[in-house]
Amino acid sequence: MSATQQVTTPEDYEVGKYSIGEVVERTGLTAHTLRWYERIGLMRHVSRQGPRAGGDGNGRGSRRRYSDHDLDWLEFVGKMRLTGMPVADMLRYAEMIRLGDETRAARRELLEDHREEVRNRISDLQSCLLVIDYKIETYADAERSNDDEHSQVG
Amino acid sequence: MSATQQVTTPEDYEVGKYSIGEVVERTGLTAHTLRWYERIGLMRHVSRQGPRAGGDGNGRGSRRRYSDHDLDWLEFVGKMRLTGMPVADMLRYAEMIRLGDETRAARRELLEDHREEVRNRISDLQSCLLVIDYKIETYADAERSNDDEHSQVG
DNA sequence: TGCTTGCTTGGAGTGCGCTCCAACTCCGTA
DNA sequence: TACGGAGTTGGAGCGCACTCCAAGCAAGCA
Repeated sequence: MSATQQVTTPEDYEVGKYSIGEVVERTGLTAHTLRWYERIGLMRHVSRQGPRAGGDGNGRGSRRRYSDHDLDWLEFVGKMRLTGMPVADMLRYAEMIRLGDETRAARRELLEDHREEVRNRISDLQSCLLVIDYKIETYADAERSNDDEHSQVG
Repeated sequence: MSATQQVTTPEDYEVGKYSIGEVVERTGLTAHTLRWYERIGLMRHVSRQGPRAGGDGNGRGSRRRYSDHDLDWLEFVGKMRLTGMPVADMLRYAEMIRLGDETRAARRELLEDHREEVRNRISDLQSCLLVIDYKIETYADAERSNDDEHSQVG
């Protein structure tokens, strides 16, 4: 994919600045998780630098170097995961990006579907919040008037 | 909340009206899940009715009869689970109810803590929503001007 | 030279919340 | 009396998203 480079390259290839440990610090993910993301294909072509770096620097056992680009992607992945997007869907999304422009519409659709889910989730949470509020109010009332509340288990 | 009893008993014991199948229909839970909830202690003393119903109707192999009270509890559990309260916490809560009035304050605290988490969750989701919106907008822009977007995987 | 630290790998293990299985028992209808 | 359907049990299995393990390597330092 590219020749032995220490520094810069054709723009779509960038030897990263960050070791896995630094990425752990910046993202809050564990090194395990970072490697796992790579294994499953959620994050490909993390550049390498190290002892077996013959040819393209991607030999077995060589060390990962994450680029700013990689960090951006991880941040995006993090947001999506935080909103409950399944890893499988992220994978589909990542795959589509790799396939290029033809998948644009599908990617957008995936995001729009997900947005809808997030919106629904928010409104679910808000309605549950009302129930919790009510319940807490019940406890507060009972504390004021040493009375009994309705709930019980059995 | 519910006092609609067909067959009445000493007040804290009520033979339910609903078979497990009916509860499945009403709650959307599976029979597996209902039995599992009972096994783990999230729901105790579901009354029984059946062949081996000697004495208290709770012999092995006899059939469950859920009361309106049980349905109320399941509904509450459902709300809490929907907001992401771990089953373990629900279990603690259920256990505290069993222990009676002395646990009131602790129960209230548990709910208040959970409320806080739900609120945080909602605001997380809302901020992620902005990111998703932005991303979708990027796709929409690109569609308009056939340009390239910043994101890629590797 | 030995020791520590940080990293590498493939594969196995974990925790959660169910979900299913095998083998059985009743009940109602024909 | 036979049969289908709904229910019972303890325990095993599953899918997800990690999380950890064992064994090894390379660099830096005393």
